[in-house]
Amino acid sequence: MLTIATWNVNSIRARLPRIIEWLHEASPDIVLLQETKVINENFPSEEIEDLGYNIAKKGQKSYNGVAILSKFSIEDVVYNLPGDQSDEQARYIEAFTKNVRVASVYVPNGNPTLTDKFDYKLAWMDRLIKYAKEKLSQEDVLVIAGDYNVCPSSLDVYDPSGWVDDALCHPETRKRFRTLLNLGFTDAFRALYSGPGFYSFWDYTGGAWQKDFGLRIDHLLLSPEAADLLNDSGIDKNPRAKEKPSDHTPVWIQLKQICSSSLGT
DNA sequence: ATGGTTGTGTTACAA
Repeated sequence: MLTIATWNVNSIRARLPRIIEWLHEASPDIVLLQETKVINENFPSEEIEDLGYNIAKKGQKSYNGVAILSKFSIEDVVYNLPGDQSDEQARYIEAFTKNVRVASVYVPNGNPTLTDKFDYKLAWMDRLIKYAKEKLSQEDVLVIAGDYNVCPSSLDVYDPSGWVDDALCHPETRKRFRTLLNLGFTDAFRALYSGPGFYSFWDYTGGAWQKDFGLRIDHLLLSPEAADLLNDSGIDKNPRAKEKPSDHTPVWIQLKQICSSSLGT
């Protein structure tokens, strides 16, 4: 079984104790991180490598930043989302590891919706759609996971009417997420668990965690070849309950063994 | 209570 997790850590340096204890406890094979908020030379590589992980990272000062951790060798790294060479924000990294192609994505937040921030979000999602469609034709075991900053439906937010105008719940945002699903991607968690009350993010303000005022905005999207292998998925709420937590908590999947032979053994 | 919290990196901005 191969475990792949995604986690927006909101600064890898501020979160390092939480990350190290979680890697010990959960021992995921592959981890897709977002909001590392650090340039590559200041990334705490040694502490993570000491736990047995290889690292691919795309850093940026203060904002954004994505990374891939893997217990296996990391190959063929892609450091940008194709489609706009003028985009300098570190929101995408992709690599091949343990017979899986994985991408860590940090979709722009997009608030407030009446500004160019929202236009940038929609354009970024359009780029992701175009690229993801091309990748599907390669028929790989492909997992595109991260902080999508998309609450796919009213089931995924504690107060749908209160968030109706927010960039995370906006119809244009949801439309683009649906386009990804309609291309053939599977929202891994939703494939296994229906109904309300499953969240991956709780705002720091207003005691949102204690009241369970959450949103499900961190997702693992699977190509058909990856969906065939899906064994389980879950949201690990433990890290969110600890001291100095990220406002997001890890979401994970388990994939069945990838057989190189169709005969299997 | 016209607010609340966290992180970066200088005191404003992003989430």
